[in-house]
Amino acid sequence: MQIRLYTTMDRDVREFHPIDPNDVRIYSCGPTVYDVAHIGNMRSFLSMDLLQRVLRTVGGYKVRWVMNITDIDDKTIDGSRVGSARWLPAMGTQTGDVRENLRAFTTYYEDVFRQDITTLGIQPSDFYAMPRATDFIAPMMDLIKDIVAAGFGYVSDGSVYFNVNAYRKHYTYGRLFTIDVEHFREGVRIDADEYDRESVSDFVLWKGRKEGEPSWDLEIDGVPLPGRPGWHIECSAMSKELLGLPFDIHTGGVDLRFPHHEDEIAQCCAGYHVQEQANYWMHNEFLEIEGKKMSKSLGNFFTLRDLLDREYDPLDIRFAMIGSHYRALFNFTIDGLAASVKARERVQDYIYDLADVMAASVITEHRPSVHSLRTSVFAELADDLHTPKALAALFSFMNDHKAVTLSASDAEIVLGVLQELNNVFAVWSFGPRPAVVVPDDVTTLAEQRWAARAEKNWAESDRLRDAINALGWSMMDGKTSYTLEKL
RNA sequence: GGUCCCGUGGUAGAGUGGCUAUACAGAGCUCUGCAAAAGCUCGUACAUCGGUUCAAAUCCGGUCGGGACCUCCA
Repeated sequence: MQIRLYTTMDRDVREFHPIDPNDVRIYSCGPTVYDVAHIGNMRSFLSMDLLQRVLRTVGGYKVRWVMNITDIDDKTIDGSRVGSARWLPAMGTQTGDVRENLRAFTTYYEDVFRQDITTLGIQPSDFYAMPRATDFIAPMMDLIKDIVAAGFGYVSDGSVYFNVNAYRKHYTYGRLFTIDVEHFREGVRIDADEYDRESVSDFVLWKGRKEGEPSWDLEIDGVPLPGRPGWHIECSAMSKELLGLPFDIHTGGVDLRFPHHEDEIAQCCAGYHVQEQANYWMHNEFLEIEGKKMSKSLGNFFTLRDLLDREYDPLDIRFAMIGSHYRALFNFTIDGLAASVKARERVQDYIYDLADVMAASVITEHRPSVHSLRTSVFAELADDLHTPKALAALFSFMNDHKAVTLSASDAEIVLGVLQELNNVFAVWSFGPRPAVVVPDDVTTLAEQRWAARAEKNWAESDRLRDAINALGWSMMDGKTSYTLEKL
């Protein structure tokens, strides 16, 4: 099915046409591993997962998905510093080698990150690579040298900067974001470090070494420049190394449009001499909590682990987040999560019911409309990953095609589509209905109640039901048998 | 200061000129000893003011309110 995607480059939805249909290349800006990622980060990664799953399942493409791990920046350096309060015993013992310390610190949080996204149903096997920035220092150095050699970079006080004004004479700077370079607002936070730039619009490619910080030995025109990479350079270099330029889709949070992605493009154009780094640029909106921006000061700052501690099923969190459109602000609320639990469960029950119907349906009439499910739901996913509409289509179908009204073969058809759909949503189970393990005391009470009912002893029957409820179970009477369900 | 986005039913959230979104919650009915589950049915929403139009939640303008970004926050 033809996929349509919104690209920030055009501020519009466009048909997606890959450079090579057998190798759709996606680069996603991943986490900076300085701490446990919060659920806002998680939404971002789930949006990217949704994209690649839709491309595979609905588009029928083969996908090469790269997500970087940023393991060198101010925060990771600070956290790994000798004597850092953020150093945990699980990270091992600090050594005199600051680069080793950095690696131990970031490896710890990288592992946490991998566990978290796996918990949320993102499959590690779907990644082609998750490169760490510090493993690609050499290509970054080469790119920086090429940018300087091309006349778009300069050395100043031990650091290397990108010359935006020189770049703007040959290229457009501000393709993803309308930038008024001439009038950067006074008073907004400017790079905290006191580096010497020629112009406030310039950005750093390579930061000169500071005492006690990890560094690598760059040399330009015979001048040694020990230091470490700037923020933007890693994505330019790694995307080129692992995917080649241009590739198909670049993704990240809305906040990365500028400056990060804009600068990535500038670096690629200036140093690799390409016209485009990527053909489509997709940015997911932020998440807020109970209608407020998530922040530590408001006390509404959650990690995935915080929610799991409250005994929420990670698949419900996945379903809630994936069920909203990635380009709309997502209001994460506890009530909303509870609604998601119910909605997901309803589909799950439908799936179990279909399996039952397949085994024992007495209906023989074929309903041609069962074939509409795949078309209607997939069409919505193909339209810029419109999961809210896809789910609406699914529920509408379920309302019109109750499991008990289907023939065995129709149930099989529907079940097949749902299974395929689950390649995108990945929140439902297609195995047998899980057996309910009922504690003995509950079973005993249930048997007693069933006997009381047979004798039409309603008072005793109601008393026993209350007793069962008190143990956290609910008893439902059928015609010939009863079922027990945990409350 | 600049650039841009958004205000829809109890809640979340689609819809960009005329046709039931959908989900959760809620109400009624059927079924049931009573329930539960299930099935059926239901709500008549679109910040506000004005304009365009046969027709506006949808287009245009004003007002009010909220939000994002503007050099390392996904």
